[in-house]
Amino acid sequence: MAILVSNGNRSREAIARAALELVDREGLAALSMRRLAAELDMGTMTLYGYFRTKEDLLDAVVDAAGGVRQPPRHDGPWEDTLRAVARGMRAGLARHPSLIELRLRRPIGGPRAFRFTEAAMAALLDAGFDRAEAARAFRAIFLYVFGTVAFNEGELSDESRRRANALAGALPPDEFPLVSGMGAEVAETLGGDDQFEYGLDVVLAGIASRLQG
Amino acid sequence: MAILVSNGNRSREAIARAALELVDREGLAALSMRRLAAELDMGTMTLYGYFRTKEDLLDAVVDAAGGVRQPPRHDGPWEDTLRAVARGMRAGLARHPSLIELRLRRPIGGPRAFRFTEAAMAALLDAGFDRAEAARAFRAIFLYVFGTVAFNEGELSDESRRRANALAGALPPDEFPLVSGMGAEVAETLGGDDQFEYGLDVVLAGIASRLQG
DNA sequence: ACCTGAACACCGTTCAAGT
DNA sequence: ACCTGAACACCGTTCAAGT
Repeated sequence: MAILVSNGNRSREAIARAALELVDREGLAALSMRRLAAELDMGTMTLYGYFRTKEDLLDAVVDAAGGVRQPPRHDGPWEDTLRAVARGMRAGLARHPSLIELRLRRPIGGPRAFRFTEAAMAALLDAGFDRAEAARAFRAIFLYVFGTVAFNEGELSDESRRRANALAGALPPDEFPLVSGMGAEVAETLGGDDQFEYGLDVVLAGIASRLQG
Repeated sequence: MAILVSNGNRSREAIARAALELVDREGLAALSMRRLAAELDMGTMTLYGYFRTKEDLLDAVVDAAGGVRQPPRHDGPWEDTLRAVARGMRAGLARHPSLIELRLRRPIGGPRAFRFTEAAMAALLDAGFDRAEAARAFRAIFLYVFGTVAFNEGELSDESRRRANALAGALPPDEFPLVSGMGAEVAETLGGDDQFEYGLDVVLAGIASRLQG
């Protein structure tokens, strides 16, 4: 058991998993080479035998987080597939919220990310879009989902409702005649499943409208 | 002149402007309290007379970047106003690309940000949406724009086209029958005005579809 | 009132040395 | 082959002291 642990500790994958766990537990700021090494009971410099730089480690952490999720198979209406793809990407991203910051500077990601793209392409080509537009439509969905996870809260808290209300209420009504009275409505858009589903409906309806237009 | 400079140097606004300039010049990572103080010819600790913490300084930097841009007035078709709002927000964000990272953990921003919201609300209420849906519709646009700026490149480079092509081409065709042959189409979606305008059209068409549905 | 150096508890990484 | 401590050049911030 001691042997298993001390061996199982020492591979790129195992170290990346430990780093991911640390990030989930204490946030991205808590992940330092020194701290991670201490947590794994090794000298700091030992990490550099597995990862050339911290950036290299971060790549591996993002990869480790990509993990397990299966994208949907495409059968049935194309909108259903795209809806499932979008929800699946959101759920996958939401499992490790701190990592969204890391994904900012990693425009594409590993092969696993492409499985969602593949499922979406099957649906969109099936719906009758040409390849250029299928790619653009999927990217629009992708950007909406990533934007949601990056800038919205997963669940709305009473705290954030209160803050949004206070902020809107404090605006001068002559300059902001509409928003200053809409704190409650604005607050409801700052996170949660309902806002996500509303925006997803909008994007999918917009894509659908291009089939008849 | 020397007096003007040494006084003009020393206010929250002036310091925030200098910090913003440093960030634009060398990126967010270059902004440290010590470095900024050196650049302003003051002791590091002098900065703490103006900002309680670095986080406080960063808030002021985001604020300083909000700066000058005027949102559109609403007259004419509501879609035109929303299109102008979206383009205006994108242009404003694109002026200081490094700051998008900072905006992640600042869900709402100062009063200036609300001027875009106000213009959008005027258009959406005029179009016939109720207040709850007007707020949701604007948030969907907002998330699309922020997602675009955060995850897409402003302009597509040949370099990124090459990389996307290589990545897609390297996928096993049996597992990725569609995407592995779509490197060129995927590459075109990774940035640029055309992709932005495509997605914006989609979102606006989706919102419009809810008026008749 | 306004400014600041020294010190503390951290970073990532190079280099040379240990087994 | 694999591991690692010391050292270097950085951080943000507290504290006590300077004018």
